[in-house]
Amino acid sequence: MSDLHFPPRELAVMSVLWRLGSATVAEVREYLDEDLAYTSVLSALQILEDKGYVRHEAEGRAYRYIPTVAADKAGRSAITRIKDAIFQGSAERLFAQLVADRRLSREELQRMRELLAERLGDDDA
Amino acid sequence: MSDLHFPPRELAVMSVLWRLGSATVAEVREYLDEDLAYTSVLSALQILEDKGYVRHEAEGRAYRYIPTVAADKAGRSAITRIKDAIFQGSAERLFAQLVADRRLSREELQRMRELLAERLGDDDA
DNA sequence: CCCATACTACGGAAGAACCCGTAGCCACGC
DNA sequence: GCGTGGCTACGGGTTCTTCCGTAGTATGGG
Repeated sequence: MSDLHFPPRELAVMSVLWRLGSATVAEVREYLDEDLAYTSVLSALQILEDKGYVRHEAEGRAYRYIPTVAADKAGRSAITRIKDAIFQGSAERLFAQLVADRRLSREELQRMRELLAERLGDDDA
Repeated sequence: MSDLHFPPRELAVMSVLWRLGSATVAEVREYLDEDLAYTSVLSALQILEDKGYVRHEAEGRAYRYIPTVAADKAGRSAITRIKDAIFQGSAERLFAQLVADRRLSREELQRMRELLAERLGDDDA
């Protein structure tokens, strides 16, 4: 299906848009970790627009950029890619690495357990 | 820490190496989905070697390429990247997308549950 | 000894990604 | 009406990625 692969910088920009819902060039720039020239950020957005991943609307004198791809959809695509390429198709191995992170709180883990329980429950529909 | 980002083609090549443990140029070529010229695959491997992600040993007249980065380590890095950039740091949301895949077998889900149980159990060390 | 075959090294073309300077536009304040 | 500040468009340089042709090297068969 849809391939959705974002090179590093474009991913960083998309990340800001997903976080904020939408943003102007200045806002994206402000939220990026590295600080780039205004025009660098603009270029990235224009390229993303060209690829069809964002669109823009006029807002006063500036443009407001809006993602046209949902984060979840991009996420699904990314997960599939690393599951297949890195973990040889094993969701289980991917999951093992995910929960290996020591910084996960007990609460997060418990919510995952619940999600899993639901998923196991309504499976036989 | 270690950034580990592989562009599409290089990822595909690494994927083969991870799967086979090690491989010659011809073997990598054979296992790749798209069929590329021999020298294209060689280039990819040389670039990966240049970046330090693989090394090679002589094997008869050919070279055998060996990953110097473990799949799990690359996987961890990739997971962190998409968790942060796409799911805004939420392992939970990532997990939700992971298990949303309808093709997951009941067995896989159950093994995940076990993993999670262990992880919740030995947490209070 | 010589040739075919199976490799690697090298180089480079073409496109993508990244980065930014400069020019131009436009609205607002004075 | 004029300048200034904020914004976009445009263009170009550099590096990275992808792809492969050609040349060179070595090995084994005849």
